[in-house]
Amino acid sequence: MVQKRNGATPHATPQAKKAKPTQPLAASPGPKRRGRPRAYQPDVALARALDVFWKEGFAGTSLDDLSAATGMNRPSLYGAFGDKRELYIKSYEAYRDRARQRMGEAFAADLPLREMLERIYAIALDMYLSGKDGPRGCFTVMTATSEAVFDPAIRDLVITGLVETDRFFARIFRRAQERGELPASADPQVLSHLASGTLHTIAVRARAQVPRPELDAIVKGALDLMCGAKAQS
Amino acid sequence: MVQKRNGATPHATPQAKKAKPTQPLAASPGPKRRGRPRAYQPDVALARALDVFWKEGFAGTSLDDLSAATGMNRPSLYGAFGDKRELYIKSYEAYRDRARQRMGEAFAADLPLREMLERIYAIALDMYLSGKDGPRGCFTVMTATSEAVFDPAIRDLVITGLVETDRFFARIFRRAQERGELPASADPQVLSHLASGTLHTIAVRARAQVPRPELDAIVKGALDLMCGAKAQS
DNA sequence: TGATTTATGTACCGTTCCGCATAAAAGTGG
DNA sequence: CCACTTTTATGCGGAACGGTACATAAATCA
Repeated sequence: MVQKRNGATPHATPQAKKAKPTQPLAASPGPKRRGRPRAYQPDVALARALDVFWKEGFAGTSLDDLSAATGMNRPSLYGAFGDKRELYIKSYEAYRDRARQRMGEAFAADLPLREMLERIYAIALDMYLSGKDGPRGCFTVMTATSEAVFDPAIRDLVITGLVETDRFFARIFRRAQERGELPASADPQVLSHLASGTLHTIAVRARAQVPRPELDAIVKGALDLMCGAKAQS
Repeated sequence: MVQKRNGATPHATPQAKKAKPTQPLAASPGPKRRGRPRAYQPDVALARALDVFWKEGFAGTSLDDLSAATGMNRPSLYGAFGDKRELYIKSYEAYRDRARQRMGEAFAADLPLREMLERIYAIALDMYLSGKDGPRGCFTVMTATSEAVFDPAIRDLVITGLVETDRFFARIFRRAQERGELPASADPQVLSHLASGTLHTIAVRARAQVPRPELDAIVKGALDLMCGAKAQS
């Protein structure tokens, strides 16, 4: 019951054979690859795989599911991404990349604290509630509550994601504090944990299909606390 | 990939045949049941099953796992609790019962707000971090992030659990407010969501094996915010 | 004692699972 | 046109899965 998980995979990574013969960057269309061309685009296939994992979880997803979603058959999947676990890890990294990028854009917009946080939670809820068949929640939270217990590598990824989010919020609060938008007595770290916790609770509730207005209300209440409840009402 | 889940089970519940012939209450040793006596105690077997589900999740738990954990073989399991899904539901209810009881005891102690909350989070962390092989987090959060998406009945259970916790915290804050421990401007509902959110975030982090001191620090920061940061430092 | 009732233990069913072996296909390079 | 390389396609193999049939065991009732 425990040893069925492969914490450290004995899998001889299938891409390791070709050292670096072609394509140092992704999707360079020019230089004429040698053999039969791929029938898929690695990045879109990975996005499809992420969709399935995100919805069904690792244990709930079969290779046939992934095969159907990506349009690739199992050997191609294996050749492109390695085994199921490696594909899951790559999917998670793709998820984090996407989230990081969207949150980075919001941060760069450099708005006043309250608007900034409103935008961030709007983006988060947008991700959590998206998916053509029902809301999916937060992939980091899902991974934490499932595979993170057994697999040290995945656990490290999850922790990295969690602290990255904490630090992101802390930076926002620190910046706001420097601008005088927050009292000097406020603790950016405590506020960042509150902000992350709000993210987690709406992710969990979204997954249980709590309707969006309720989630918005939770966010609004948290924002009132974080921003000092002044103005806006 | 979707229809493999059984939202409404066509399972003809195996206990339905005996209307209510014996044992209206649990474990009444006296009244002489008819056939071969059970080799297990239903409540302890259920607790063992909960342990496995809690750690491994629904999809990650096999009937062999459950059989090994409970000491019952599959037919006995089936006869006692129904199929895997029904056993999961019964396990979840057992979990909620246990949590409700422990939290109820804390509530009855009727302490000042801060001590009350400290005790509640101590109980929660105690549950989240328990388990002989690693922390397990919150079973409600785990169920929300996995089975709640597919199975309406399980989803309803999860939502019931979530709002029950929200209301529990709201009652605590309302009581504190009536006693003057909180300013009249405080919103018990907003605070209750913050309290639940803190529960969720430490559950997620516990599952990722964040060490207890960090979790304690997060709780302390949240308590400072909830209780107005006065005193205690 | 023998019939009946209930639970257990074994072993199996059909399905699904993951991974891979092997052959066909589709390109490039000579 | 023929090697060579890389990907796709088919499908197999062994294991694990959830669930159940069937025979056995252990108790009560008559």
